[in-house]
Amino acid sequence: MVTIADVARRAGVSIATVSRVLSPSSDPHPVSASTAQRVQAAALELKFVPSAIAQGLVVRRSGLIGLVVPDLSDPYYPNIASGVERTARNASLSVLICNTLGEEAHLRDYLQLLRARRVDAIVISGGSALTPSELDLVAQLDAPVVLIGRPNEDAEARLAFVSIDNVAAARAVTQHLVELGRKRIAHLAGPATQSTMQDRWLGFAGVVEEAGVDMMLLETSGAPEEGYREVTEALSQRRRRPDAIFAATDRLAVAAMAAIHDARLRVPRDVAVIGFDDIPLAAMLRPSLSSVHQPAELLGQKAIELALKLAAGEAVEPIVLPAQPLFRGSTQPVVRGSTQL
Amino acid sequence: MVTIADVARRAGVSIATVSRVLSPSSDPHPVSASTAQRVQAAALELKFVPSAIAQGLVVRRSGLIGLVVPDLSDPYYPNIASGVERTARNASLSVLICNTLGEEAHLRDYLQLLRARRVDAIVISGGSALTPSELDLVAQLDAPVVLIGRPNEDAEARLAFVSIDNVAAARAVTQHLVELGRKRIAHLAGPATQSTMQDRWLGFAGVVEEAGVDMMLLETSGAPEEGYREVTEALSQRRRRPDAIFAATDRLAVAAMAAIHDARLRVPRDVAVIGFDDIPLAAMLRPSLSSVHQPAELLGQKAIELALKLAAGEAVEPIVLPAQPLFRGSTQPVVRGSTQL
DNA sequence: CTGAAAGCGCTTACAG
DNA sequence: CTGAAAGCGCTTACAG
Repeated sequence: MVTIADVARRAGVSIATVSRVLSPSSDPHPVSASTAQRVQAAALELKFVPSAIAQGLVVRRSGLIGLVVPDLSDPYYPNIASGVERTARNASLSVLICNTLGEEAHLRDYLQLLRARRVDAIVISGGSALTPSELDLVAQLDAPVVLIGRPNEDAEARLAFVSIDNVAAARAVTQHLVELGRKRIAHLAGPATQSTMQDRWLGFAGVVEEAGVDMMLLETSGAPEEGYREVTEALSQRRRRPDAIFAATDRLAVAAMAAIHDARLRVPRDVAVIGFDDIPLAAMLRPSLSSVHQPAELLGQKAIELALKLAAGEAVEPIVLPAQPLFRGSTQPVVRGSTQL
Repeated sequence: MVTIADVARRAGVSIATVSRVLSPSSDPHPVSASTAQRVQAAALELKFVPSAIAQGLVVRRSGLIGLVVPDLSDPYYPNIASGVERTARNASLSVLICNTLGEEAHLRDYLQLLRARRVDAIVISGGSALTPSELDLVAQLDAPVVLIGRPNEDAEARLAFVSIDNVAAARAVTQHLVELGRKRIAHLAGPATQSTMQDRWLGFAGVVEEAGVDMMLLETSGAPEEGYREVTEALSQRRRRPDAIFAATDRLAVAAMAAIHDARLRVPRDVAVIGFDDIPLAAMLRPSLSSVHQPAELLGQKAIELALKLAAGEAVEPIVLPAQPLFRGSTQPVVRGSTQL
């Protein structure tokens, strides 16, 4: 591998000069134009690119961001990762991916690894899914940390986070179901350990109560198969069958639609369905799936912005972004003679 | 930040000893048990974790893998990323994520960045989508490179890759459609610039020709909206309407199902549909979507394994894995009186 | 404008 | 078994 010394020799200058030309600091050191040119030429000929490792050692910044995700294969996270990645790149930072699979042991290992790599900041998506003991681990980090998703309980006060307003969004979609004239609305919930899921439930319950319509709570761990079972079960109770379902995630909503279909019922005629997340395929389903659009890219972007502020020693406030309800075919008003998308 | 010198002082030993205890090399240097214990204790008290940056500089390995993906939000890639990540972690490697969005300029920037970081190897998923000039960039890398997806043309001979057998899988699913008695089968193709997509077309065309059934080729860039338009158009031609569609990806298959639905036709009765990739939601769609299961995690794993061999100076052969057709509701034989899932 | 030199935090022959 | 010292490839005061 070619080093700065090779370039210096070739250009007939010191390595200090090569460094000044090729890696100008924020307060650039003057170099004569002709020297600079010779250095550039030499670097090009030798295809020299300075070692980020050596640079990192002396400037004491790795230029690395650690991105912790619970599960890359969950369609919700890649969009966040994408926003994080894009924003990080614009700030000349690289993203190290850490897939924890929801395991505390993995999280622990990864945090250790990120410490070893001296990452400039850590972004944890799925922040609302962290258990108290996981939050402890996170709070003890010396690197700046930003969560995506509001953490549970008192950790909220200590940790920086960006989140959407889950309560407000849940209220909006539930209101929509009420306005559709639905009389018995079920919430197909995700894991209650997550503040995100709690908030969706809270928004739902509030509106349902105010409107005085019947409600059902179908609890799941978030797995589609479980959602399918719960909905199937609920639909089998003839007398107390829900006529609308607000699913806490689009994956659960898709499972709900499958269960409804298999029960020989129709969406939205017999049961209206609305999800949450607006996964890419939502609009292509039939009926197209009503959902709440999460500004996933923006969440990722804001997370990095907060992280950079923290790294710069600034104080930050949590950021709460609005989420956009999107009403599609699965909650279309049923009009006699009309067709459903 | 606490350094090795702090630990050495605390434990009353030299930094060399600390290093030997905390970061034993493959050929471990002997250290007395009591000394080792003192060092461990000191490290624990000080919460010392050795700098991977400093280590990287001296051992001249970064412990980093660059993972290049065209688009994280495409549901096909996260599973690959997940396999890469898991396998890399087991080999004590960290994964740097590079989202190119299919842009050559981004690829160029990222490859430069990965050189700067002295990554131990580079895995490029979407290898079949690389243009000739992109392949040139890749071929000039000095780091070991493994593509996921067979590269086009002559680059195949020069670059290591892992891939599934697209031709065989496409043959299998097309054969299935023929055996269903379908008489006019359309292929909803992805971008023809990708060898993957070419292979799926090749497998399809071969079987269709042998069977002597009618075929149609619907070309797209891979975007679902385009697939929707193409299928809608094809279905509107009453006389030449396809009664089966083999979509090159599940995203296109979902778009096809939407188009069929909107044309007031039924899947699989009027038009059978089969996709490719077996995205997580495929089994939850109604009808459930027949597809080809890609061993995405395994592809990621094999890619890292190849990369490690290359990094160790070994010669490697391309790996071609079988892909598993999964026949579900969308290609179920239509029997009088039976119901469709 | 240029360079010699110290130093970032480690590993690893080398010597004992 | 232990340590002193060189060196990995850079940046950046410091001196000129």
